[in-house]
Amino acid sequence: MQFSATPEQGHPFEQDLNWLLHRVGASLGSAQDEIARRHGLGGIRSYVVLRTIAESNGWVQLALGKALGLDKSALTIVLDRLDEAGLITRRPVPGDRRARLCETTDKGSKLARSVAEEVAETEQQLLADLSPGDRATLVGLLRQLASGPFADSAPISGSCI
Amino acid sequence: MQFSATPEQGHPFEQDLNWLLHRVGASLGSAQDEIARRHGLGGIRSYVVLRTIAESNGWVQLALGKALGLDKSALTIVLDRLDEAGLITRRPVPGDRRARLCETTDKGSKLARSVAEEVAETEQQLLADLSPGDRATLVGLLRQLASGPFADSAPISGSCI
DNA sequence: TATTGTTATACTCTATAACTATA
DNA sequence: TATAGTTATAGAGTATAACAATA
Repeated sequence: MQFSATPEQGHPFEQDLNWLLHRVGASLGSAQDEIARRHGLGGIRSYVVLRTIAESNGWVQLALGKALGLDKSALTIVLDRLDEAGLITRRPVPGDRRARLCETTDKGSKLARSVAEEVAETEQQLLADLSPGDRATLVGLLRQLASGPFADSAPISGSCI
Repeated sequence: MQFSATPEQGHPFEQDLNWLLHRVGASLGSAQDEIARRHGLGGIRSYVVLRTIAESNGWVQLALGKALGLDKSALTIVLDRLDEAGLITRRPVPGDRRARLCETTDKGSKLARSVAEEVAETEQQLLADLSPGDRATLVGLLRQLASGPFADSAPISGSCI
């Protein structure tokens, strides 16, 4: 692994895959976090949860948490807020009264769509330096890795989501 | 942006760049975090700080924080721990007695090297599915993005580091 | 007895600001 | 007055466990 001999210029882990992923991910993530907050959502986590429900209604909490890599108790807090804000509803699942089905309200769907549009724009700005071919290559390679050996060992925690 | 119609299988944001970056980054990050803890370091953040100092000694705290995207008060806490563990030293800079020069001890250098080796192995495991050409392509594209329009807007925060 | 979801807790991280000592 | 670093604080996030309701 190589490092810059002049640490004052550039970042010290420029060749490191993990470092690069975090730099680029954090760039995009913080921009998206700002967008989410501007729209009244708590942050990127609330946005991800809301959008996931909006894109495919009918999530039971435990399944939703598993899909997003979020602990059920952490998810409860996020859902409480979205619920209070009138963006989602939770109703008992017929046939299993322990479970609760999460669905977006009209207001929630609309908000998710607005934020998703702005987020997509931000993504395009980040990718503006790459040719269309390079963009596809990048996404393809990342998808390959995401579904690879580490696919299941990746609870997304902290401010990463 | 596309989403899976069957959310029960796969993750809901499979096509989303930010999502992919976080999934892959978190995979690698959590694996590396575990390695760092196993070696007695507090976590990946302590490791990154220690390794940065080890690779290029003579950092003043403020510059180090800036290079790593860490706030100076957050950095102080990390450095305190590394100092107590005998992994680094901090001595006054001749010519500016406000500043403190951070350097690794022999023990610190050795530890940084050991952990870095294990981390490199983990990285190779993650990349095992890609051909050598694909690996180079991926790193190249990410470097391009990392130095692109978002380069300066990316304070790495939370558990991301 | 196991599962779904909520609540409670202690711990850590974050972000801000006040503070000191130097410049 | 500005800068390097430390300390203090409040707020948020995390992880665990205990808990209630249901299966």
